[in-house]
Amino acid sequence: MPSTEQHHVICTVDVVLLTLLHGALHVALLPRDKAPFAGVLALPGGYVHAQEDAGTQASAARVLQAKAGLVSPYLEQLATFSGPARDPRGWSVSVAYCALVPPSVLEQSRGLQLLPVQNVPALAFDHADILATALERVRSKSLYSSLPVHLCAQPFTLPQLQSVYEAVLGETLNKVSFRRKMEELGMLEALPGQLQTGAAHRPAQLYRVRAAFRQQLSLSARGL
Amino acid sequence: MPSTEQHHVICTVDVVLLTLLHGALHVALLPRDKAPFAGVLALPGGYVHAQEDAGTQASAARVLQAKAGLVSPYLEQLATFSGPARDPRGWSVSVAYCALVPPSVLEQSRGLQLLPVQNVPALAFDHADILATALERVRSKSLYSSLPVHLCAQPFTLPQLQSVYEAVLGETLNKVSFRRKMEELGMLEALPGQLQTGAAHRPAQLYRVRAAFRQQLSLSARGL
DNA sequence: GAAATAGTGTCTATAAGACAGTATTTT
DNA sequence: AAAATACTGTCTTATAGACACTATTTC
Repeated sequence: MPSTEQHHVICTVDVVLLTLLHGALHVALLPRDKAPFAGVLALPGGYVHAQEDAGTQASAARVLQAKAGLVSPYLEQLATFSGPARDPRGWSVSVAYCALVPPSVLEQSRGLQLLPVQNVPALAFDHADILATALERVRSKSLYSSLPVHLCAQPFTLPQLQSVYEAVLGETLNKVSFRRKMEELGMLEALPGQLQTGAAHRPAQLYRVRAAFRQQLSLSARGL
Repeated sequence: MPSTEQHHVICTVDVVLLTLLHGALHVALLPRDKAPFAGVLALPGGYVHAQEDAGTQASAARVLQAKAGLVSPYLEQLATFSGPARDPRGWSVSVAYCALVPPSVLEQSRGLQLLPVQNVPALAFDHADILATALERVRSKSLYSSLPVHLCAQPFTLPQLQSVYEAVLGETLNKVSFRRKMEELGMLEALPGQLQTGAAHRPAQLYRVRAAFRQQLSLSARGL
């Protein structure tokens, strides 16, 4: 019964790969190299390989490695998009993932186009919907979690981290409250004696994410 | 290429159907009527029907109607579960949905077993994982949204709604704060002159959900 | 020392919770 | 009238934000 035509479904993954450049969120896109939508920009994606993938998360990681040449430490399932019309080849399911990386990780990537999320042209398939869902998720999670730390190359200073939050949320934050919250989240540790020098002002303390929080978010009960 | 064996994936949906009975969350389960896992309790689920379904959300609604004989006003995508081992028939993807209904909706259902979520036996496939994910999602969303109203038959009183929140969250809530929050969410409207009478005490005002919030949650910036 | 930004102390404003009082029903 | 619970007023406590002050660097 699973092999009857009635149940045949195209099964793919797509990855919304986000980073922060010049204070603005950018998404990584690739021009498609074949039909459908040949030449049109699309999210990195591909078929699930039932022979080799341990799950769709593994498919997404494999696709990122194959198409962008990178490994994203943070890769989270976003949502699943489906229907008869989203892919002209037939009824399809795409499990979408969201990856957040600091800009440094993208340096080894090849062929990716990084476009500011406010200014993305028409995309293949329903990738504009997938991108919109990812942005909404990232912004809403940034209101009460440590998610934006994944956009920051380590080590970083608190002012740097605050400006990352501000870029993602699109609003300025209160410095005292921000520092209180970061303290309270308990996921950062100061690197003793390591300061960011070189600027014409008091140097800032450098921090890194504690090991226990590298794979998992820290959530705040009350936001920020 | 999509039809090569390499890409063949079994595509299903499963629904975590939750309701509140005797002050405790219960999940609706069905004994499987054929292999694999014949006779074992499982979430209502089934194949995606590419010929008839407009998307996996429609598949989930169709499965609920077919297997439980009901239409759930609230049906939200939960997450997608996948891998080579979760279904003995082969590499599979299941898009899981979460439905919340008041107990009254389940009266017309046939054959469903409603079990308290703290006391569920071994389930077929990876349905225990799916259920755990659903419970975590429902509890976390209940902290800052109007989600639990879907468990309440309308119209309801504020003390009834508060006890629904308390049952889902597993903690008692401050009455004054709860009422302030419900006021602030702006999703309820009092039914003028309609009070819940019959009890040996002051009757409570009856409320219903405003039309604008029947399909969509109301979110609070600061929780509760 | 001037400029710039880091970091902190403290006051104010807002939101959450505690508590007690009043209101309205049944028995 | 007693009991029970609905509802509300108000005080206290906790949290968030504003603001100003000190600290430390480069030029």
